[in-house]
Amino acid sequence: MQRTMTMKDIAKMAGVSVMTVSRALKEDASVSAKTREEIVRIAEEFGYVFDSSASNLRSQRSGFVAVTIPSLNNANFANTVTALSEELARSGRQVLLGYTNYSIAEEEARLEKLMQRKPEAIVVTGGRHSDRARRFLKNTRIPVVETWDLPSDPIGHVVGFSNADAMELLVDHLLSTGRSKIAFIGGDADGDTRGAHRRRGFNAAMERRGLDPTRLVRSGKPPISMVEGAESMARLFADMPDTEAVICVSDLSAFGALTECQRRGIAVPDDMAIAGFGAYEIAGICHPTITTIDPKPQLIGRRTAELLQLALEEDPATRPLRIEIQPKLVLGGSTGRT
Amino acid sequence: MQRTMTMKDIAKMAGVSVMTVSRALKEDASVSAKTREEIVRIAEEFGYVFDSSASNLRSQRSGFVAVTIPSLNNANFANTVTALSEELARSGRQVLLGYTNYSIAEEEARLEKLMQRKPEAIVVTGGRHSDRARRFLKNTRIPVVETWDLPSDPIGHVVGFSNADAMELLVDHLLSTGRSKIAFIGGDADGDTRGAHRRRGFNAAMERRGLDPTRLVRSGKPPISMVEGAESMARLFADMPDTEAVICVSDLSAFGALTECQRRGIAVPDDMAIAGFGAYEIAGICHPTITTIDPKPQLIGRRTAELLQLALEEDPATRPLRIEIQPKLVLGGSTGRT
DNA sequence: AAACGACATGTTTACGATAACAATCGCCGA
DNA sequence: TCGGCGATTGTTATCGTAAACATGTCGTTT
Repeated sequence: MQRTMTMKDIAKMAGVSVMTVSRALKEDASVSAKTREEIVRIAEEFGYVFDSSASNLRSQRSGFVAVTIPSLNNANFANTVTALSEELARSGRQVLLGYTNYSIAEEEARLEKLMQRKPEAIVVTGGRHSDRARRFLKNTRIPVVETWDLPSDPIGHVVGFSNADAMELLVDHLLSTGRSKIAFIGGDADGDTRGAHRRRGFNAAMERRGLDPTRLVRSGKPPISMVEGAESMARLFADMPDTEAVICVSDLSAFGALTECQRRGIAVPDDMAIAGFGAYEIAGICHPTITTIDPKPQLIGRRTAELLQLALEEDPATRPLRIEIQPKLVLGGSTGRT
Repeated sequence: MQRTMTMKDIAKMAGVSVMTVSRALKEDASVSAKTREEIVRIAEEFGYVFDSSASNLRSQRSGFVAVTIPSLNNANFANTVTALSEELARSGRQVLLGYTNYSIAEEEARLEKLMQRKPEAIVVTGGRHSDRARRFLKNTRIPVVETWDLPSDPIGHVVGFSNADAMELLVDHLLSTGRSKIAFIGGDADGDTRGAHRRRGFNAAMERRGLDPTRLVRSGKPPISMVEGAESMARLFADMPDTEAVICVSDLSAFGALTECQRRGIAVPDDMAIAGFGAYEIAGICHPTITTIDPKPQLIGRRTAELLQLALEEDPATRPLRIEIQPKLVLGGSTGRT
């Protein structure tokens, strides 16, 4: 089989120069309708495939936006990426996705690989990075966006929310339903920085109200799973049986906790109130539904895309922006008033 | 600010030729330890970033494997991609991911974009494609793998399983528990080709046993959601109240159906048995657990990676392979014997 | 001591597209 | 009639790296 076809081959067949082919296929330059038609016809007939490496090299624009998320297997991050992709596609840009397994060391490795593809912007999840990763994110000339968090010392742009503050909403809500012996499950694990923020936020919120913030159940390594939620709930029953309510670091562990209650015949919300985080689909459909916080993942993706649109096209000199998303309390049956 | 640094700049600083820099950074060629050390030091100090576009163009190898999945927001596809990525990373290859929103038109558009990046192989989900997509998948010289299905007229390699056959396992299991009035929820929607295969498989399995295969509940557009499962279950109660068991096109709709039963006070499995598909985490944790089929998504990813390893490195002339995965019945409480 | 080969490095060219500039043609208004 | 302008097409140089081939410098072998 022969080598793959290039613009040169098309040019020869159409009896024009390579440049004319380039212009015709890009359909923005001035090429006569007849010439273009013929070129497009030949390209389609012979199955010509445009080569972006060459284009990227010459034009110094890759069309990529590099994105890292902790895990592919998480509906919320997936929603952020989906919304971001959709918006970026309008300007012909493509998301180049990498996942980090909740590890800043892996994040560093992914970022290094991604940056070699010369993306036009970089979007990372969270505000905690390895020193080396921070260094090359700082040094790069392209826009950097940290999402899903509000770092105190941001690298560039930020589109996120305060994981800690969101806990206030839940603590207040539980107090308003007359519960004060509140426990927290998860968020201590290495790598789950957003979970850790939530745990710290829980702590702070409890202390501020003069309540005991020490009802904490450790959990394993992220990703946070339903099974772990169930196990943590079991430990909670064993260690602190007088607990009235529990806040879980994620809806997934909250659901696990809920099922553990069901297995033990503990009534939710009457004997135990449960709250989660993330507004995953399951929180709204399980029985009872789970009170949770909606961090608006799609909105994060959309705002990030808007920010990039601004930084990449309209005003390249934009100074770092900080866009704060307001998470929303979503009431469910799992914390109903007793 | 100056333009970004290239190997040329490093070469000048180190007092060597560009080629030596190229070799040193690739750490496989013959470069003296001292020279390499110096080059690496300079590169690190000045924040040099390797440019893959240039490398790709010259070497005609992009290091990309293009992958399309119907949706990012699906744990099973995510697991396949994760396993695939992990394995491919060993040989320095990177997954370039696109999602199709369960639409073959969008698949065609994604594939066209992806192919412009000159991937070394293409992995698609499913065996149904637009005519044009089929054409350029056929014409390309790189390996093509169709996954998650067993197409009757494959384009190239196949790593999948029979969605239809998997239904036999469920129907047989339900019959063995003494239920014969079995309904099917979902799988008729446009775009959900795997779901459609399951529905057809259900039909065939029922007919083969002389049972009524017409207890079918339609569902909406994919992605299949929990909410739809609940709605479908409600319709089933309204239209065919004597149904004894229901097979859902996915665990997510099965769980939705389960919650609907719980809301109505219908006992599962005593008054209604429920089975799903996919072996999602929720099937194993909810109460009762849901009987399901495990299609082994990670295994699909791993086998695909192995196949590509073979086709890309060991034996480029491999003829099309067909690797069939055996899905496994996973018993749960939701179909317990009454 | 001549010949050889392994190792380290350099030179030249090519990858396939596009930016920048140049050229040609026809038509219009002064 | 002539200058000029817009529309269309062509020419040349270049993006940053790596393949292919060339060169030089040793130590070793016979």
